[in-house]
Amino acid sequence: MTDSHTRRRASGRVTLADVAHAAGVSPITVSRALRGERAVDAELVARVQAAARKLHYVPDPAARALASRHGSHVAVLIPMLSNALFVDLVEAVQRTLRPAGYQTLIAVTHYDDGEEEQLLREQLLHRPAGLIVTGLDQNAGTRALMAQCGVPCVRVMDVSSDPAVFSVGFSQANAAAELTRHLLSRGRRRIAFAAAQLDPRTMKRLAGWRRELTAAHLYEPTLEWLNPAPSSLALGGQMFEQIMGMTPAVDAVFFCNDDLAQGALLAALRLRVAVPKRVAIAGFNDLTGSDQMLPPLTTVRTPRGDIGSGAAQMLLTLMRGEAPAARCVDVGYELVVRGSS
Amino acid sequence: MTDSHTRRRASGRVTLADVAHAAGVSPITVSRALRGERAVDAELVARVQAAARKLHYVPDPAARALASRHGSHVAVLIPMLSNALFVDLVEAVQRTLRPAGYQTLIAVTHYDDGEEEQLLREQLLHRPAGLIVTGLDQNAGTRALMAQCGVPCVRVMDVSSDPAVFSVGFSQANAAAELTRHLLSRGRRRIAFAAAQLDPRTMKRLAGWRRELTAAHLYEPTLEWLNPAPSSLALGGQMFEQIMGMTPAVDAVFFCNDDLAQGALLAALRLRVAVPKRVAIAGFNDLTGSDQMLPPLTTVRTPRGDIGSGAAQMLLTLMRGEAPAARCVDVGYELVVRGSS
DNA sequence: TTTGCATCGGACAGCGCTATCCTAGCGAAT
DNA sequence: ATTCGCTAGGATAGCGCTGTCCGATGCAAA
Repeated sequence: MTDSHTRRRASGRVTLADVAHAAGVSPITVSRALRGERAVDAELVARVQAAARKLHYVPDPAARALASRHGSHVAVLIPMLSNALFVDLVEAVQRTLRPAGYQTLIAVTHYDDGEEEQLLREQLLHRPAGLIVTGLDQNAGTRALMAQCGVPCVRVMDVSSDPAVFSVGFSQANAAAELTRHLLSRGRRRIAFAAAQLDPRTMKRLAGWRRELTAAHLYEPTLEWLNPAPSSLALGGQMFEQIMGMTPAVDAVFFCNDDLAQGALLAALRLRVAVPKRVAIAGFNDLTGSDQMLPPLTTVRTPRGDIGSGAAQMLLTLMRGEAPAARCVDVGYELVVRGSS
Repeated sequence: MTDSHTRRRASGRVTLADVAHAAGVSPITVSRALRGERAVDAELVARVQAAARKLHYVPDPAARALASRHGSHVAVLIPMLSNALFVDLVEAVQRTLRPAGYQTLIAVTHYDDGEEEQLLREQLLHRPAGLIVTGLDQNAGTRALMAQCGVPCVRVMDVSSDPAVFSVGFSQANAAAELTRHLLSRGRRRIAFAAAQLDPRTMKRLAGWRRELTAAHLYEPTLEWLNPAPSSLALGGQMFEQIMGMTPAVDAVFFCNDDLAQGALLAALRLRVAVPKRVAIAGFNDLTGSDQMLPPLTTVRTPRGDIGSGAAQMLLTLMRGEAPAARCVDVGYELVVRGSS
């Protein structure tokens, strides 16, 4: 009998050694039985599990992290928490990861490439078991870190054809194109595109819109309204007012997200611009409240919940060391036509 | 020369021992110099810091956690991430804690006492260095955990006179009372109170409203509209329609938060109910968009950013083992009168 | 029977750091 | 001069777990 047994519960904490003693096996066997690592006799596994349950044993994450050289948490890099989109994403990730015993650590990049790299560097020091990163367009430093760190990483919100990356999302460009076609099909001919923040996803939506207008021979540079400021209701209202003031011929405005579009809808009400009669308004993401506007907002519903749980599931597979069914999961999107178009 | 020096960088990681070797001192001295623990000769500290910088040494959080029996992260328990209020709170906490070297771990209770207790239990297994918990009204199990765990804990969003708790917030009841007095001062006499979710903060606002109406001899039970469903724009609209339908004499509605109030404002527009002429509408929190509504929403601005940074600062003090200047910090609130009243 | 090989439990040695005790050195008080 | 305290560096011993090697066992093949 080693002294590890005699000092049982000395610190108030139930350790592997305690369980081992109770089950009459060695600590390493308990470790393996509980983790399902290597082959352990079925009867022993049962005995160990019973002992662990009886003693209320819970493994110490710190000790585990130190010995195995990686933690039991997943770091999630998102641009902004004040965007409801990412809140939904994170919630779904947490709901999937927690039952599997993983903590979720949220890191907010504020749409800043440099801060993203810095945050990733910090996160890697904590040796996460996995990584979920928003988007595909990181800077070189960030990409290098992801490639070299040896931590499984799933990218979200977009789909990549690159066989070296795992991704769960949908085609931002195709979604924007479909919404544009919808507006065209409603007889709109001068469809402006108004965007803020100008992050990579927004620029892909811009590309989708541009593609469709060009195909219809309706593209004009003056239809593009790009503002690098952060999105907000107020900015949407301002941009709408500006667009209507400078190019009165515009008969539809496609805002790159619902925040801007909701602001535009409120501004239209204020300015007594008839929507959709005089001008159609469309948004993107289908955020809370878009269905409550006057008129209700036409938009594209993006399944961020599915993206979150899908990415988390793929990551769980990767963290088990297995290969996922597909490297790239396209969860699609859904055009939601409401009164504003 | 011990072998720890000869195996330098074998694992690719710079360890304390490497720095110790470079600085010509023992590992424990490096540990102390870098942490500012105990007294270390100023010249030695400088030498150690120089060596650490040159080797790009970064301490391993897992080893640190294992040896010191507590992690370098703070767990934050909030009811809901989809409430912008808590997003602002968490952002402020992170902004304060990250420069101090602490990670922020967000746990979402979904306004569920049992889940809160469960989450806290899980979090404590990870031995956080500190705790930030929303509200004062936890269940017995949660309170017992907080009391026994030995981890410093700051409560946020409300103020407590209990000398045993640390709190940063403001008086929910007083804020609601002030808003109610404002409506009374505008000549409103039948002021309804409409609430959803019915969490403790909401109930305190209810109490503040009730106190003022009672004092003015205007209180009537039929003015209370309480709905346990989660808050949303849509629910606000429904409740508003219901209130106006059932009690047409109502000349003001105080919604327990801005989500509901915004929904009500949109519903009023839809139903062509004149605001504030026919009925005044007020909310709580001053969320994004409330100033963009038609008419702009009268509300109470709650300084959740200040609460977040204040709580984080207090927690930093506590984690250093010092006593904070005050156990309870009241950051106040601000009545924001806009067009809806 | 002997060899080979797969199966499964255990001993051992850390992972990288810090709590704890110890000791040398020094000035002040007796 | 002796004792006492105090300061500041170091040796030691883990924190609780897992990676790695080792050896015992059983069964198939030679």
